[in-house]
Amino acid sequence: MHAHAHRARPDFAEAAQNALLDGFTLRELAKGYLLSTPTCPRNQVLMVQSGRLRVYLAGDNRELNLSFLEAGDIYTTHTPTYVEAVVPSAIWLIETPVFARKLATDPSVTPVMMRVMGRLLSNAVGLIEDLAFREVPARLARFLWQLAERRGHRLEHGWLVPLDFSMQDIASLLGTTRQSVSSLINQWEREGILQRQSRRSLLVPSLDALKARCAPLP
Amino acid sequence: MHAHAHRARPDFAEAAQNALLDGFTLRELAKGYLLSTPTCPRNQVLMVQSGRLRVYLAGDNRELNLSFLEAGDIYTTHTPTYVEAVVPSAIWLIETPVFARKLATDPSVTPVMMRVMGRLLSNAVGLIEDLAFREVPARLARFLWQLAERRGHRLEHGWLVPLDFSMQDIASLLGTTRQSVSSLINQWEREGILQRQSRRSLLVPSLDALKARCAPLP
DNA sequence: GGCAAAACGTCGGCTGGCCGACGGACAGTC
DNA sequence: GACTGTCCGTCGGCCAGCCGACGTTTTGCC
Repeated sequence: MHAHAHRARPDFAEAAQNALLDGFTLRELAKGYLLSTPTCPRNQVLMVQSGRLRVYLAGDNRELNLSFLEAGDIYTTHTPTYVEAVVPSAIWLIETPVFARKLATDPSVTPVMMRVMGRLLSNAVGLIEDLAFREVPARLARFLWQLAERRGHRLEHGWLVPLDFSMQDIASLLGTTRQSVSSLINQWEREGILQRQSRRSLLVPSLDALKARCAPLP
Repeated sequence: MHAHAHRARPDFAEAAQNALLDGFTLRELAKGYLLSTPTCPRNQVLMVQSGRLRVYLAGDNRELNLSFLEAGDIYTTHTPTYVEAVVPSAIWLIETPVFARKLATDPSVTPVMMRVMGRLLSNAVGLIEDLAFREVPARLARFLWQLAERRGHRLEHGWLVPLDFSMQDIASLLGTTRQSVSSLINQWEREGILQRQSRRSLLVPSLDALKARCAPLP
């Protein structure tokens, strides 16, 4: 649910059709560049061209990742979050007031924007459900399961799931700690639910085993 | 931040101007009526005319209130939540597809809708921050403080804050339990931070005392 | 008024998971 | 190769706050 807020390529395609990007300017961001913070009031709408952005909240000595944006993803800083480039990235950018004029004159842009915001909302609600109702193991299981569904490749002995997040990344995405994630994954490996291939990929023999651990607290 | 997602009267006024409500139908809801659930896919947009609706998530034997909607508030069921009338209510209702046509033909509606969704998002993000970063006492202090700011009346000896929520309501709004809320409020009363007037209102001598307890963990 | 139902107050046990700490395993870099 | 920084695995102590339980107060309703 969180984790790259979902393949937005359909929007991308549609956007191109509608010449949505008229008025946007292309910007290159260096690794580590902080595009936006909760306090800076410059609202903007952006679409990722390449690279990877991290959207997160920061609290006292703790961070919570809301999502990672990748090529094709659209985001708006309407909401008080940090947005940071975790690798060198290129994005299309527009200031909200300008975009608002665009919306007013060209109604065809509206549905795209509504879908984007709707998705952000669903994401946020999903995260709230996780934090409020689910234990850490269930959150992790759900995360891995969704990752497998979305990015995994079918193999003879199970699903090969690319995992280009560090344990710390995952922990911040789930609102828990590096240690808890690490312990759980290793425990599950001992139980045969998953196997480590390299450090950057997993092999999951059966998705059902994961799915079974997504329940709130049966 | 949560708690009646804030006075939406400006929107209401503007809405009236734009004859926004064309196409909406008025509906009366009995107390306890469940208007929407996460599974039912009928998206709709609504504006509360009178009464009170509760927007909440439900997990295994536990509920989390996202907000209470009152007269003038606008909401959209784009997001997978339950919406229930807690008292007899009257609302203006429209199906999303119909509303979408409206948006397409009348661009002046767009900014209103964007503001509504933006507010929902801010709400959600605020709740996430609460759940992830703040202890229960800080959440409660923040809740009461905001309530006082918004609804309190200045008196000689402090602020009189109407409190038309049960402890259970508040607990669900903050993602904690009835017992924790009860204990905290009574403890604070002993410490002189607040006084019980009736069961339905508080007297807060100094808002600063509350504000001091909103910090994450200093 | 009287009764049932709902809401509130308080206590103690129990536990998920945070936190600090420390050592090992991988990269890059010179 | 040696050197350094980042990441990963694991352990134990500790505590916020959930949960069940039970008595008391308030409210609503006939």
